[in-house]
Amino acid sequence: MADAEYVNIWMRPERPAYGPKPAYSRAQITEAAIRIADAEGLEAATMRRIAAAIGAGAMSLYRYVPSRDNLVELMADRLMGEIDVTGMPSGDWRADLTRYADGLRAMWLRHPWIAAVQRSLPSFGPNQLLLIERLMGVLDAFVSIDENLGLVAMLSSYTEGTVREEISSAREFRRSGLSESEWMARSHQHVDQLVKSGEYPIFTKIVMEARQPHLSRDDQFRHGLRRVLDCIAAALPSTAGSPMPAHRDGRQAQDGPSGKAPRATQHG
Amino acid sequence: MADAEYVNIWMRPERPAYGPKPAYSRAQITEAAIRIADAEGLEAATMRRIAAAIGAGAMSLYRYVPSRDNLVELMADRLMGEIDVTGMPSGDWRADLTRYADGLRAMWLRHPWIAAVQRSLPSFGPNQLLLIERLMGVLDAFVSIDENLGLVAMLSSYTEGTVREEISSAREFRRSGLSESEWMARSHQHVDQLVKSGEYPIFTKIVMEARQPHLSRDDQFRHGLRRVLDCIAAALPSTAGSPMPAHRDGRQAQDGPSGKAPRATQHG
DNA sequence: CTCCACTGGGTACGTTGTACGCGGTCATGC
DNA sequence: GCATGACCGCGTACAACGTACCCAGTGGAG
Repeated sequence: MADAEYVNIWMRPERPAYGPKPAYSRAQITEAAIRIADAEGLEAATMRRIAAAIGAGAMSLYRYVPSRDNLVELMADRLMGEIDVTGMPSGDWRADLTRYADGLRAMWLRHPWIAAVQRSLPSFGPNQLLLIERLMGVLDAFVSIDENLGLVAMLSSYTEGTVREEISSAREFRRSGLSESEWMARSHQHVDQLVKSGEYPIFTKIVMEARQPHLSRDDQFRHGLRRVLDCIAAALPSTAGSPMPAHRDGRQAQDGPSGKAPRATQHG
Repeated sequence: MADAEYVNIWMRPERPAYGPKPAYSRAQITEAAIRIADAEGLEAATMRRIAAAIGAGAMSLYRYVPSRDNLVELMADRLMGEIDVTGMPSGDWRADLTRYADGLRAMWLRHPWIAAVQRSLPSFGPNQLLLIERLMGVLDAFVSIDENLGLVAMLSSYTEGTVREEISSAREFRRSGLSESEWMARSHQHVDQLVKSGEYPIFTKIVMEARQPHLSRDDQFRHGLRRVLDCIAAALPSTAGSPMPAHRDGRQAQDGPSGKAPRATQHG
């Protein structure tokens, strides 16, 4: 019944400030869970595994977190803190948004299990809240709040959609447990069958062209990102000129997508 | 060991063409599972529940499907068949892509559990394959295959990202099990606390402006969609003119997002 | 010092996916 | 026509999961 008191995790205090001092903490538990999920996927981060990782009994975790779902929420918000948005808005909205998109993608690639967590909008964690604050601050001076929400959603959706594809193809390959050559052989067998059927000309075109080198994942992402940013530029008033000309391939932001982002504000 | 023979579900034949005739079918099982997932969520579609729904024993399902994960893949592909892309390309790429986006969104809203399934790129099902074929056929004449992939990915990402938000906010509300007024009260308590802290000016702006009426979800989606389509238009050569002027609010495509899409090609 | 809300954690329960093996069925080889 | 053996549906069984419940111990408030 005390559980129903709070609408979400963030409302529930961690420490009741009475009784003996707890031996662990939410942050510690969250960190251990993330480590396991990074190594073996989200479903490997069971309550027992997490508890064992910090040297606790399984049921002890429930003194800190009401349920596993809530722990996953904690983990997801912790991840949001890894996206470096310090110093935004810097005055160069294009650089800011590029840095955000790169940071978001890099974080997802570091923690691919994030794709499996259903985030729930109304339960904003502190890191997510801070991220939104900084991110939406970038365009706040130029457009209405509704327009800002739409533009930021477009940018985030593009980034997440792209990285979801990267993750799932990597996951599929790993899940099979086959050696790379074995997997390729089996896959080619399927693909060849589809190609030979003649019913899928476009699919065939993709496959055929895939056998000669494509752009790297990074370049593909950057190419699409530039398009999205151009689209955002078109929605901005002319007073919001960026130092960088829209259609030129200017220097990239300082944080490459495969570079490690600094552990940003932790908060939880 | 026979399991490892096939790289994915679609390679594995449904019927071994020997022995007694099966009493059920993959399609029947998939349909039952979808019905349960629609009503109570994906996690409610357990093997036992599905089996009971078609009057079978729990273990009988494994004669048709190697694992639950594979069944979920079947379900996801079945859903792709609900998106009506017949007659594409029609010659009006803007209308085609609008119809696709509306259809995709409508399908997600009808089956919100699709958000929880990790789709795996290399294991294309027949419906997904056909969808890609028709969809990418729309721009195939105008751009390279790589450019086409990028543009279609952008459109799909925008649509999925937007509908994911709609779904998760609805889910969060339902999950709490509280009455609407109760939930609003508790939520306001949290929101007010954040607003009063003064640390989140942009969040405050969103909340304040949200109290006066915003655009409907449908209108928000259409507004953003128009922006994405304009962005696509900019990437197309001038020879790819659409009958509809890009920046005017032309008539919408024939299939509204909340209208029910026709059960399209079933295949599986 | 007494009290009791708190602590960590052991045991246990219901539910899950699914491995295994059973007896029955039917296209095929003789 | 009949034996064969691969298939059928499915009951039983098991390991692993999230977590309800209970316990003895602990340490700040009165």
